Amino acid sequence: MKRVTIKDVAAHAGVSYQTVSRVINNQPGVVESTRQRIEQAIVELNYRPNLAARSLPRHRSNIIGLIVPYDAVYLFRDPNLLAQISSIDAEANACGYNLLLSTAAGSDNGLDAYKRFVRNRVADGALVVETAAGAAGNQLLSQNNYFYVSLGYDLSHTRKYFVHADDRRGANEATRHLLHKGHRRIGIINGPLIGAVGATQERLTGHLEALAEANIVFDPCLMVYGDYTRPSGQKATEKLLALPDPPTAIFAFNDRMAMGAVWMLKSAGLRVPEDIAVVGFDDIPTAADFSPPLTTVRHSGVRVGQVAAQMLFKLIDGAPVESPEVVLPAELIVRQSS
Amino acid sequence: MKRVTIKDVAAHAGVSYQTVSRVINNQPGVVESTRQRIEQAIVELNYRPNLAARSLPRHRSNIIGLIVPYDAVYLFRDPNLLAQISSIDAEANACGYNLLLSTAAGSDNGLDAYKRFVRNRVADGALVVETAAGAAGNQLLSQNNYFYVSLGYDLSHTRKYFVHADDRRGANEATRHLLHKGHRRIGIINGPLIGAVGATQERLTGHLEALAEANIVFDPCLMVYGDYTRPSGQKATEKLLALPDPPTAIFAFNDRMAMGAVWMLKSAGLRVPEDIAVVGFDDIPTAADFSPPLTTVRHSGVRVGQVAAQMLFKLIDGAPVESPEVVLPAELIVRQSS
DNA sequence: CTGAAAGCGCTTACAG
DNA sequence: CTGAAAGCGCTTACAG
Repeated sequence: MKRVTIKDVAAHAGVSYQTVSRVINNQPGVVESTRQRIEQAIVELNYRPNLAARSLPRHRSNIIGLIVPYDAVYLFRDPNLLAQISSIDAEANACGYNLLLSTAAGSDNGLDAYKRFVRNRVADGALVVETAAGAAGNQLLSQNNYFYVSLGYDLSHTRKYFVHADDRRGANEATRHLLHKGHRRIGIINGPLIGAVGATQERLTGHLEALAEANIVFDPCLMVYGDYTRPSGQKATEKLLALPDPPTAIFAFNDRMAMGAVWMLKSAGLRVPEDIAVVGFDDIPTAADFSPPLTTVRHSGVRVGQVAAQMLFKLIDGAPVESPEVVLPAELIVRQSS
Repeated sequence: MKRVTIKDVAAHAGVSYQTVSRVINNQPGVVESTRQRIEQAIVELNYRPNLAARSLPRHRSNIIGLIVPYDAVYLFRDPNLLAQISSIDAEANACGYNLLLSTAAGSDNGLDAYKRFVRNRVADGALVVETAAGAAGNQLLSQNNYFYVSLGYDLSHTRKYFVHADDRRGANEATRHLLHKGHRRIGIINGPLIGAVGATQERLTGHLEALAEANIVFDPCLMVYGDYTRPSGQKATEKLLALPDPPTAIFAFNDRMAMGAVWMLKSAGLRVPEDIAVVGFDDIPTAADFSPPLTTVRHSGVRVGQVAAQMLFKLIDGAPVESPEVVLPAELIVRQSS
């Protein structure tokens, strides 16, 4: 299994290997006929550049890390995160980067994803999914002189680079919409209490601000917790319905829990939105086709991934980054569930 | 941002850099006192080996590819795949490998995941999620002299390395169980028709074989299709119930669709298993807690990932691999839904 | 426009 | 037990 190198290509094309290097790197100053001969030799020999060999003199591997500080089995809980990962992968490919996946698989400690990443010097930088493990993790990245951009909020107050949707504003608008419809008791289905992330904190803040603006005192009994899954939304709704003074509207902090809420309400014989309104968050693809079509807050995980990746590539290139924190729009989409 | 290299460590410890190399690689023949001085220097300087520099003389990058020939947003459809990925990641880490993720994000062509992977020479081998794109993809891998192990079936008949559960036997047992309970009309909720994978084909084969053994003619009307999601299981069940002669049992080819089936049956006023039995496949964590607890077929995605990863590492090391195809057990778990 | 030289940060025999 | 040499497959100035 012989390796074909730049020198084999050069010999085959009858040029020096430096000229081959120029062609591979699309550098000017190679006469067209020579370039074509070399390109043909590359195809004929099925030559593929050795990334390690390129990395060494370049001080650049064109590999970026994707740090997910939890076990991969939990990825499916969050379609929005999957959208981010997908767009990161697409963006990386379009810009000539490879993606190194670093999760905390097999460990219950999110910090392990970071430790594994820094163990070897291999990537030019990292995109990190912001979690509670982020504080220590980001410190590790900084100590090892990595560029990194977080998908999420500045939970660890490192004042580095962050990209996220405007969760606060989105939740604020959703709540104002419900208030406008006359609702005064709004049940909240929050994300998990443990391992709370910036997004849900901000959504709650946006909700509370809207209540305060309307001079409504927040009733803590109206807030229950799910784990982003549909069944958890059902259970949470069960709790809200069991309240002495149940809410007339439910605002779930993601769409899947909102869908679970609708199912539970239906099976309790309640009509949505006539008897009780439901609003979700995320605008996942199935939200519009749901019965009833779900009122929700649209924001783009795809865009977050793109912007974060572009930011990281700029940092690696030493190009200027306008703002260290990018807040992407979130927009209320009113449908029939409210 | 200065890079600290093996030479810096050597200077700091007062030895030649070759000796540092020996310590990093845990080679014998370094006196204990020297080793300790070097290890301390490594810590003090926060030295991290440069993977590209190691790869070059070793002809080994300690990076393996994980080729997922579709968009990452679809990953969440399959918890079992996530379990595989998680265990691959854990195994890779335990064995000193890094994971390079290659998906077809941003493209509707699964082959792109392979093309991206082979574009540069960077990994020592690959683990590939077997799909319909596999035939051309595997050819690409072979042409480029990569070792690879498929998670799934030999759909492209390349007679290479494959690891999967015994889907046929699992489905066979599940069907025999239902037949034993007296069911003669068994509805099948299959995976998607388009992009069918070996696993569901094999499950169907196992089912058909069990029917044949019992001299029951398969009624094609009894087979409907879902997309592995819970809602799709509900819709599929609706179709089965609308049949002139509806089934007395439903066998869904994964648990989430089986759960959707149970919900639909309940909301149609039917009791499970008294009026109609339901059997799933996979034994996902929530299957046991479901109401009623779900009869299903247990197999281990974690084990598939582990075995496939170990197999790849052996191939890379040039170690002998006992069998090119490993079939892992699938076991019927009888609970209350049947 | 093309080639010869030096070097990236390591590892691997080979001396001593 | 430790050091000096050569080389992995490229890139990047520097000559010509």
